[in-house]
Amino acid sequence: MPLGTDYAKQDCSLARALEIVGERWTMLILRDCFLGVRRFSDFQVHLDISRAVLATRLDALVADGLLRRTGSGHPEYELTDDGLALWPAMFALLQWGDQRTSPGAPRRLYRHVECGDLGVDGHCTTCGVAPEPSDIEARPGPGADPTVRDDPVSLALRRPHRLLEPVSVR
Amino acid sequence: MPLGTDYAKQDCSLARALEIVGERWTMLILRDCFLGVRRFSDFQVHLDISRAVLATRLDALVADGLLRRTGSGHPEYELTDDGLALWPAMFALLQWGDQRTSPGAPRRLYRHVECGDLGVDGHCTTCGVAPEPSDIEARPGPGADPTVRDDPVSLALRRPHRLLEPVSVR
DNA sequence: CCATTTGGTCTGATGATCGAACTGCAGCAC
DNA sequence: GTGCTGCAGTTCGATCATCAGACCAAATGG
Repeated sequence: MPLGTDYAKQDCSLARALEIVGERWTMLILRDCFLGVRRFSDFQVHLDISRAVLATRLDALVADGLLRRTGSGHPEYELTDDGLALWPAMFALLQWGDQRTSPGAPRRLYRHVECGDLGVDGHCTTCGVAPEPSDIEARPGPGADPTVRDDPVSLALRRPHRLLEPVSVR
Repeated sequence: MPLGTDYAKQDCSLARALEIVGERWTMLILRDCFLGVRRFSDFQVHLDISRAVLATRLDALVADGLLRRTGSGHPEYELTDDGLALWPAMFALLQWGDQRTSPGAPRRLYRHVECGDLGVDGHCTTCGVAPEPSDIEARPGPGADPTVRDDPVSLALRRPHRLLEPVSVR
């Protein structure tokens, strides 16, 4: 295992988790997957990441079973069940970042479809359940800054849409 | 900002969060803080981390307000409120790692003191609340492997104890 | 079939991490 | 106080990861 991913001598589940999702860019790639990004060039444009690193990370995520490569021609990358299971952790981190850097004005809002908004703990404030990603709609919040990015993927992601639903750029 | 921490052109709370806790070792240092580790050499022995990186990380965590340096002589590092607020995200990641790499046999068990065990969502399975770290007791679980580490900090941490309570090695 | 886009790989430069050696305090025994 | 034993870092050269940009082959569009 290369330098960025090896916590071999730790008997800890957090270390095991970080060996996969603890590398630079990996969490942001997975966030994009939840938001509906699926193709190599869309990740690349949206993340401003070097192609070499993106290719390495996607391969690693497929090898570790978090992503699945689909499509007959140009590949698409799609979350597996193991990848989807990361949602609670990702949402918790996201909320923490929001509260620290943009208190009171979240950059993105998450809503239990046909029901109510999600609270900081990922549960619906109306019905109380913690919805699956596929039952969550994302839309820009009051803290969003539309001037930061203007690539086509960012523009497409600013329209309210369900998580996991492929975003159409072309 | 150095290489490992710069996601400047992302208007996303996850990116903001990862600029702080997304660097190699940082999450493991914070995990140790929750478990009660407080001193430089204890982190170093427990994590097998280079002193240079440990010093850099601790400084960054203090500068970002997640840790506080206390003590008149040899410094101790202690979580601030901002650092404590990371607990739900850390617990969620930990659970994900446990389920993937050690299903059915968690490496560590967490218990709402005087009440019941914590479920995967961090809520007490008996009373239903999501306890503060200071009301949680950690102890080794069936998936723990005591042969992996035998440094004094690991030994001390194998005794059941409350989170945040300073672990006594000396 | 040809042109363009897509999905990569390769390369040299730069930055981060490593282990080991070194320094300068803190706390203790005397 | 003086000396001693750790503790908390800093410094160093070597190694490894990441970067931007050039290159290339396969897939798609016309």
